[in-house]
Amino acid sequence: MHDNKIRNMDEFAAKCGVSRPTVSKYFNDPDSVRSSTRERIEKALERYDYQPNIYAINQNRRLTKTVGIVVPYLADPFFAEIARQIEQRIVAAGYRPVLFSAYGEQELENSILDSLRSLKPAGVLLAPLGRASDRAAIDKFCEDVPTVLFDSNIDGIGEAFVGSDNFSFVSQTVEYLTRTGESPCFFEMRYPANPNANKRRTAYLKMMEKLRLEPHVLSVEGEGWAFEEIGRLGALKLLDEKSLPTNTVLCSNDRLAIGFLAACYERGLRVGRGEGCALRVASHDDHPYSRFTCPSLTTAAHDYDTVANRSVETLLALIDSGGRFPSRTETLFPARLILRASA
Amino acid sequence: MHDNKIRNMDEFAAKCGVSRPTVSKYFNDPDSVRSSTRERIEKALERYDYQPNIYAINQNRRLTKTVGIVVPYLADPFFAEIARQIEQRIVAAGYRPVLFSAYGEQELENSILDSLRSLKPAGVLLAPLGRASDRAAIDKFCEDVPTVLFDSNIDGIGEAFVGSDNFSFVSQTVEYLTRTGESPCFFEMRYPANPNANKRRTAYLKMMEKLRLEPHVLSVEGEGWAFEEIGRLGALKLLDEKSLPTNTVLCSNDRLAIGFLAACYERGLRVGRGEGCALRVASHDDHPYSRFTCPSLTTAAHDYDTVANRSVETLLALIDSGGRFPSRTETLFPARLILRASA
DNA sequence: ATCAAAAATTTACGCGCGTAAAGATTTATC
DNA sequence: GATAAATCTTTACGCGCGTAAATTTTTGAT
Repeated sequence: MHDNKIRNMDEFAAKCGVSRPTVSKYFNDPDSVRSSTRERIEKALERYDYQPNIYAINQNRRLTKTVGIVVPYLADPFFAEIARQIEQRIVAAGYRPVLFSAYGEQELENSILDSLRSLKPAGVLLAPLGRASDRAAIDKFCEDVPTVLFDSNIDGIGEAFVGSDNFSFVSQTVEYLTRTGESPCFFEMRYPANPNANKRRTAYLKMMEKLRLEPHVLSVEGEGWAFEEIGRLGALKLLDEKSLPTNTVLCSNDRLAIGFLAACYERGLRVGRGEGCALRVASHDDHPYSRFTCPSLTTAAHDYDTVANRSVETLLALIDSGGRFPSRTETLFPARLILRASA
Repeated sequence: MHDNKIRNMDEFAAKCGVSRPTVSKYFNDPDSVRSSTRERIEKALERYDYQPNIYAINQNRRLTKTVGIVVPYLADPFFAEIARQIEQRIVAAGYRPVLFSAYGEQELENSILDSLRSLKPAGVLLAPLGRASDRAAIDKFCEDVPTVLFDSNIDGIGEAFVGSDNFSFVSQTVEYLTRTGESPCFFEMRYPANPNANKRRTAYLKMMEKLRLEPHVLSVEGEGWAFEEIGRLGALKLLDEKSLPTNTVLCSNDRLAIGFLAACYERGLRVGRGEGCALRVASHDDHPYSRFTCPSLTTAAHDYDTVANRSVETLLALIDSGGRFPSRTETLFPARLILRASA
């Protein structure tokens, strides 16, 4: 190993015995140079650990090889998991992922978009905060940077949207619960941060109407992203007031359900579908922890793989077509019902 | 709002009626220019939304304003939470955080360090994978980039380490469990990824020796970062074989405990310290979900705030002193015992 | 008003690489 | 072996900004 430090591409090109523009061409696309040349460069790469200065590269390219990923709350394992899948695929496609989390705050989301703009990414995968988002700011951002929205839709914004078919989620859980016993009431936050929550409520109402059953929506108070605690406190209140209209509860999402189950446990209520169970509880998302709740949670699962895959594919297609699609597409994936012990 | 697009600092300086080097100076430190000049620049900033090209800036500065944060597994809410806290403080200090997760893989950790090197960060906060880390690669990285290790120590590597005093964690839980009933056995993974796990086992053995009690270490099989499932399967096996030496179980960390509790629930065993409880279970970390387990988990809590604070402070001090400390320091924070329902 | 210190300006160069154009060389095809 | 096509080399310029040095202007105190 020659420990001669290579300072720049000129020096490295000299070591290769190749001109600098050829080396530059190699780094942009190794297959764009003759194979004999490629070998010479790659042999030199083994001897000297040179890598081009990323800032100098990006200064001179209008299209960076960076892809931004923005999620609303990274401490939520659901988003952490989907971010992980997306990152992997971005890397596999030869891009450099940069991950951001807005941590529930509009101000932070906006400042992320700002710094993302200055990073001149090839494209951005954005899961917006939802209700807390600054719609105008996101709209403006999407005009400047090729952006695909995922998870949480904002009508008309971004070149495409990839997410979940909330009706598929709710229809399956409602149908299952109704078929196997009492039909469910719907447990949610009153002012949900995420638009999916509203679509799920609507889907619940529609399903109940279709089944000619009386709907019961229980909207509990609470702001922010501490869904488990909100679910727990809301459930405790309902349980203590004995105001639960049915003994089958469908939670809007798994994190609320985790809190609901904690409340049931605290009050000594057994949850499940067997004998001696006071309640059935089901939910949506297939949160990474939903198989470890007590009891394990019956839920409608996202297909993480497919959503991540399609999001990345869509963004790559967008980048290939120069940052614009002829028309905005919305791709929604159905849920898969996961039967566990809670319902 | 003049919608004249500003292309570069020259144009912007012209709009300000100030020279370009002065504008450059302003962006590096607004207080380094006369207040009348600052006002002129800031008024122009309001009219024209110019921001300097980040790549051109970083190309010419040896000290970037970027700070890298590397965690071993971001889908673990523990790391997500600590990353969140660290990011906030980095921003507050005027730096730009860039977050990476190795997702448990050595290869990925190494490639993160590689790309981090090319980002020329002012400093890096690194929580290494632990056993899976490529020690030599990390050592080499730390020689090139000012790095503070946190959470997971590697002897002699990095300019400083900020983490938890594992003995404080284990001594408090062992002491509490012993004082209030039967003394605990210790439940862990056989080949833990994280060095803290080894220190906790050692601390357990030392505590039991000090109390003149017979230690029982239960090491369950399992690789990777799916701790909950490993804990659950290990617990199921122990429960079904009835080979649990005591009815008080101290888990090495909360994620294992979450799995342990799930197993207990599956087998119909009530956990807690009241009448009719078959087992007591306690653990370490105060994982964000530990208050929502069934029953809620008695645990020894990290002081997330303090650890994040000190990590960032240490790194900023390191940056200020030019990237080197006279000697390597290790700062360990004690735990705070959190009594909940499980023990 | 005077003068030294502080701050701003002008001028100039460099960072490391992208990229275009023109000419030289290699490769593929028959 | 001749020819066209593909690839490489040389040369040259530009990107947007940091930064140093020398000069000029402003500031603040006497």
